[in-house]
Amino acid sequence: MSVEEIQKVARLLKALGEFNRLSLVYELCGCKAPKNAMCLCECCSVDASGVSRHLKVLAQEGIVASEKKGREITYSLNREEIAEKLRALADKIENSHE
Amino acid sequence: MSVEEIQKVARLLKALGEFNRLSLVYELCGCKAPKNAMCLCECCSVDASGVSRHLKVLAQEGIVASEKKGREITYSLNREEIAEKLRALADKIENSHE
DNA sequence: GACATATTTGCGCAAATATGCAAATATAGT
DNA sequence: ACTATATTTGCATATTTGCGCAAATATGTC
Repeated sequence: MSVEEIQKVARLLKALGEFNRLSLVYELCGCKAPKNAMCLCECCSVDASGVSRHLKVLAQEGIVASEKKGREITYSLNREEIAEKLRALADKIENSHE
Repeated sequence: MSVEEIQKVARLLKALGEFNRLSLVYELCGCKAPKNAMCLCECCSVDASGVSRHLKVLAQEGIVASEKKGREITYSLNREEIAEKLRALADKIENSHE
């Protein structure tokens, strides 16, 4: 496993491993329709600027997708991609002992 | 999902989401026999005290198990537990939209 | 007991991070 | 053009975190 690959996985896990960000992910998790930041702000103990920054981190790691709709931006989870990456890690951890 | 549950998952992901700690996990991943900290030190760009601290974090989150053997302590991955938690998260992310 | 090896811990430091507030920006509606 | 709403960004700050070094601790060997 290359350093770059490890760094990539570490960045994903770090992005998910912060309480307020993970709260945002769980919030998005439960809803079918995308939500905007104001709405997400309520599930999370930070103000709008904080939510904006957290969503930026999540977007950079490909955890959420954003779509601009007029003056608001709606966010949704990239469910399959994240699930796949987490399962790949789970498989590696469980099955890599030769 | 309760705050405590989210915090618990966040702590697990945070523990895994640091480059040197994840490197240790991958190193342990590939070997069947448990390794001690001195040995693990080589795969990781930190000194023994750093490895000790990282292993402590991993142990606190139940990621590694330790066994004291004389003056050395050997570490091994709790493979099934971690894999199960990661898959549970993957399932939730993938399937929780009602 | 003296010494070597393995690990932990205290300390200080530098970098990263999360946060709130206020200002800036963008855009919709009037 | 003015106003309201949504989001981002700059700044300051407080906290956390990772790190190395040296000292302390634990244990095996002679």
